Amino acid sequence: MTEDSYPRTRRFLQGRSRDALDVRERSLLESLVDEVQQFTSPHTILKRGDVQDRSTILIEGTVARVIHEGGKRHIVALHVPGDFVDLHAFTLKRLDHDVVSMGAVRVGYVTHDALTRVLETEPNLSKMLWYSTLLDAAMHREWIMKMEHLSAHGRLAHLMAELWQRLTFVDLAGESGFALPLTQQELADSCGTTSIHMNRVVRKLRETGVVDISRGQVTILDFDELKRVGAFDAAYLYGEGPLKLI
Amino acid sequence: MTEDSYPRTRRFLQGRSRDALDVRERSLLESLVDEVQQFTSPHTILKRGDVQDRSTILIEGTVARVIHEGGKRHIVALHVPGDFVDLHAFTLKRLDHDVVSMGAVRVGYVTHDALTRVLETEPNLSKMLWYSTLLDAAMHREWIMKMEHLSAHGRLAHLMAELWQRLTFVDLAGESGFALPLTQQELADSCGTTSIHMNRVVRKLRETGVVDISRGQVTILDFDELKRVGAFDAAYLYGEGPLKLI
DNA sequence: CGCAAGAATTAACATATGTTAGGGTTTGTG
DNA sequence: CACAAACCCTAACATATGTTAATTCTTGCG
Repeated sequence: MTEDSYPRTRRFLQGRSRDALDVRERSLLESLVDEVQQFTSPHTILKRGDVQDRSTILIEGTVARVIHEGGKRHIVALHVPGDFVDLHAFTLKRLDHDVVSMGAVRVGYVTHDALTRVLETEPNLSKMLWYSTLLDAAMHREWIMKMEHLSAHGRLAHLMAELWQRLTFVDLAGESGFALPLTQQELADSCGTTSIHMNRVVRKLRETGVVDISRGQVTILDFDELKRVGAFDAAYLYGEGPLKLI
Repeated sequence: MTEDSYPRTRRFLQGRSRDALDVRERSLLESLVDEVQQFTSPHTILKRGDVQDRSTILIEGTVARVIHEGGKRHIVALHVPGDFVDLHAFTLKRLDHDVVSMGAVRVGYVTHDALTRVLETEPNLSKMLWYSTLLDAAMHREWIMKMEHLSAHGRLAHLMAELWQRLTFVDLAGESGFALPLTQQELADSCGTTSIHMNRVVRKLRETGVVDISRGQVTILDFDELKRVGAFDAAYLYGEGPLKLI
């Protein structure tokens, strides 16, 4: 597959299941994207309660799924390119959370009518769409585990390890790190803590030579230690073959 | 629908989508259950890493999805009758967590071959199976939010409110409470805290007249207060029509 | 270049929760 | 009924994290 093949959907399930889709299905999926949109400033792409007639695939950038509660913002999932961010709304009808861009993003849209036709005529592609929502659920479970089990220190380490692995799947991780347009406040919202405490944690992980997070750039300093502190085991990400990072 | 109709699967999606399945589809689903099994003592029904050729629907009792990490047991989901507990394994192939019975349970099995045939010939039933896994994911997200946002006090209140609502969906809640075969240790494992602290929290919720949890029986004393303490809003459960408990 | 807004950082103090230790109570079973 | 094994409960102390309040550092923009 060249860099130009399937420019909007080629990262869908990339790194997860090499043979999930054949050429015809890949090409069909690509053709389903009937509009592409760009957002630069932080933007709420979808709002809780919205009833959509199309779903959104992330092409470029980072988006968060956000639940507002008690005047606070809680990030319950982060997405990387290739992820459908609201495929579940196809079946659930309305969203139970907001979808917010973190920095500049580019997204594509697939109508629910098109998805209905897929469900009626493309059992394998249907199964792979289902599969992608189950990967989200597996990540959700891991996040529950980490919230139950880990201190803020471990939660941040786990998050960095997960993002590095997921960006590696889709060929967007660098040699020793990756770009991440999240402020310390947003990292705090992703780890269920405050920005003040997140600042302590970021500093400590930097000082102890585990990972450096600054100015939107994450540098992995000691991946073994990062995995240990974050109790990270990539099995729940269902990567194909032997995982690079294990 | 009489009490005897579809004895193994009639609680599937009950309370969620009244018209999700027509009579033919209901009957087809019922016929897919090719074996029923009972467990009395606490039992690990499915193990992490298992590759199954069938999925499991809970007919009676309570089961937990468990992730073991750092020598501790973390409950990341609880299931009530009508729930498929490992439908995701049909597509993900292997389980990322254990499935454990809490007290006595009865489960039914549906082979993956049968599910593949459903996917090929029954688009609506397929969509409803998908839907049920998306309900799980929505609950996962709510759990992440509650772990990020709430104290142990609020987490327990939220859990009790959620279970009461879900058992109400499937007609298994009593007038003012429900049976729950979980020890304080297991409640602690569901809330990400210790049994010592869970004991403090259980006592406080009892003393303040919110909810009484003792000897496997939960009695709701003040549901408005329970919802407030647990920041509970049932929207994420996608119940049909106006929810009884709201 | 200079300003304003947001972001990062630090300090001091309050509190929820974890840890360790132990005693009491219930429940199932021979 | 007696016993063991869970389970429930409590206390004392240590620590991670929240809260409030400032100060400095970046960054974007006129």
